[in-house]
Amino acid sequence: MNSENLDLVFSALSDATRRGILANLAKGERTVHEITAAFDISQPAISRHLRVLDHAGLVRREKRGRETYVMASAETAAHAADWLAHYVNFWTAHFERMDQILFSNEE
Amino acid sequence: MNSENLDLVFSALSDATRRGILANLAKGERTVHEITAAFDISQPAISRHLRVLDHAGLVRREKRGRETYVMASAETAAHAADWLAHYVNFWTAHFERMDQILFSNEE
DNA sequence: CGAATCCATAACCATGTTGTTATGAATTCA
DNA sequence: TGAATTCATAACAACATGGTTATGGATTCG
Repeated sequence: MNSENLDLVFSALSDATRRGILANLAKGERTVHEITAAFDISQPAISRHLRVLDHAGLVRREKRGRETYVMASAETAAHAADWLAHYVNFWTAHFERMDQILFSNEE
Repeated sequence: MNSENLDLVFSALSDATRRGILANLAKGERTVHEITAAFDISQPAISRHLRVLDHAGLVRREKRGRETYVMASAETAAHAADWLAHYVNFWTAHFERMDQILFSNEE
């Protein structure tokens, strides 16, 4: 996952409505109509949130008839989670080393 | 970690410069001056990026004399990583269930 | 076919973000 | 003390974001 993708993914995740949409998709695919009904904003606003999530690779959209089904796409989120976990591990390891250095009894 | 915190954390992570700063801090604390030298933008721009990271809880700043030392704060990032991992697991588990349903031989 | 439904896009407005330069407070150095 | 260094903040410009309403294409229903 390159830097531009991380921009898109984290930016997409930085909005509570979009995280709410992703939470809605945890139980399975939903139509745009169903998603719109679950929030207090207009359908065009939902459509744009979905475009942002789609562009970030966090959801896929499939048009079937006049309905568009939206489903979570776990892989991209997994990459972002890996990126974050990598740094968390790095920092934690560093602090543990610092703890060893600062508080070691074996000096 | 509440929704507002997640807004701040993911928003902070959505900028390549800020992720670069965090990468710089993986090896230990840095002064604002050192961080500024590592990027091609002005010192005030760096200061504001640091404020965003600080506000999100991703770094801490300590003033010592006339220098401000910046260090990564792993805990907040860990919470965000957990949040993400939770959904990744949820989606993946769902898809695995779907796979079982769709491709099971035990019907 | 005509009406209704589903959804995307355009146009617009208010607000937020990210860069810049200018400036000044606090600290250190000579 | 005077000069230099470090850093934060203010003010501004350019652009991005997120909401709205209006609209129209595609599909389905009667």
